[in-house]
Amino acid sequence: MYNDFDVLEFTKQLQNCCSKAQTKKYDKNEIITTYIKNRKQICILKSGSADLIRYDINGNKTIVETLKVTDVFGEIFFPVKTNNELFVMAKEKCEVVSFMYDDIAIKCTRNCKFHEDLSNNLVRLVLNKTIKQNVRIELLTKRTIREKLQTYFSSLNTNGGLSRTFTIPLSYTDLADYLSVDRSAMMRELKSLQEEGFIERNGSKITLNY
Amino acid sequence: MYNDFDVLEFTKQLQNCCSKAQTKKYDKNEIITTYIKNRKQICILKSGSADLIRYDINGNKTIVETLKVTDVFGEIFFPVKTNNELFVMAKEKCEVVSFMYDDIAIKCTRNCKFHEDLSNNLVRLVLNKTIKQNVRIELLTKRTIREKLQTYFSSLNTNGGLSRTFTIPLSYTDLADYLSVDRSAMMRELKSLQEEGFIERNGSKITLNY
DNA sequence: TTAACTTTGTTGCATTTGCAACAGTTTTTC
DNA sequence: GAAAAACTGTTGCAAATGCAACAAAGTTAA
Repeated sequence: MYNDFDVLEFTKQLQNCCSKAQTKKYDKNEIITTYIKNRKQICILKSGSADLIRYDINGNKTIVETLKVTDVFGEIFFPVKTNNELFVMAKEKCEVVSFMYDDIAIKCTRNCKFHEDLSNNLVRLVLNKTIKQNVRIELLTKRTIREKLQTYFSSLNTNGGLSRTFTIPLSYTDLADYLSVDRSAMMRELKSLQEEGFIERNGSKITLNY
Repeated sequence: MYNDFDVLEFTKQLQNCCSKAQTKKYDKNEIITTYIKNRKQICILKSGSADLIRYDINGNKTIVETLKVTDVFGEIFFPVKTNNELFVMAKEKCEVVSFMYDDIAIKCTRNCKFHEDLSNNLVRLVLNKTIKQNVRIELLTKRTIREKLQTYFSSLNTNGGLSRTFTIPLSYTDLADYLSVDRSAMMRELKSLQEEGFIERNGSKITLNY
């Protein structure tokens, strides 16, 4: 990824610029945005955490994305026509910066000294998003619940590889909705992984033994 | 999507510009690129079609992306560290334009009259990519083979909704690898969908009855 | 601080899916 | 144009997954 790119710095640029970026605050469980209006909106999570959630016709819930600080979301990333109810819900108090794509893409009429860089930074922002989506796609193409869990755990265990212990940032109920599998089947699989010695588990704390 | 954005026009811009974009031709079954070198390469398919393929440790093949004319791919869209063998293979004769992200992102030292627009066009290119990825993610989060098939079929049936007949642009073997399910299980499900009258099937021609 | 709600952990059972295998058909290659 | 390779269609069986249900633990709100 582009670790040299500072998203929070970018949000400051946005606010100093002619882009009409707005900052709003949300409480826990508040709906930050629904994806129904075909607006070309781009949002950045400045603080807190949130989920992008979909309910299908059968009532199945899917956590499409888990969003944490510096993550990007918005209707612009989704096709116009969609059959599903998509919305972003705050998991705790959140601060969200939002702006319109067109305000950045279209050449600035004022003599805004930031505007020139914005476009480049926007590319980086969206590139980082595609990378995360590809990680998500890899997870979802795994054929078994076991493989999904292992892939998910590996992606959490990124702290240099020294400590193999980490905390799952989701409830197990939500994790099942994120992996797109049945919760009880997932719990069963967690149990097997424990019994076979692949992992140790203490609440939401996981230690990998491989 | 941004239908007002002409990708092929963009490839011409690239070639007229200082960006050092290259065009290469590939034959059927030739490997266009492997994702192992961490290059910041972006490729655009100018003609032909190709698949982005992954093999996991168990030898399972997954078609991560199906690529057709104007589609974009490249190592830049994937995380640096990856455990998987990822490569793009031509399904027929292909022409591919490729360039380096840095050559576009970094300000042009020559007085290149196209360079200014490139950055904006690059945003659109990558935005279109994220939209396609989200469609893919929606497909993969479907819980059953039946739902995956139905979602896939709907996405093919986009010609205004008048004719409900279309041709699957993949072999059934490849379709299973794209939906990330077992081929024989998928064939069984296709048979059920037929028997229950949801679809009609004639080779790779499908007609929806709903 | 009690009541309501949510999450975790578990199980039995039905259904779905994957695996292995093979025959028939189509496509590719030499 | 014959042989090899790939694809389609199918099946029996085993394994994985989903569903429904419930008790216990934990959390939230009045």
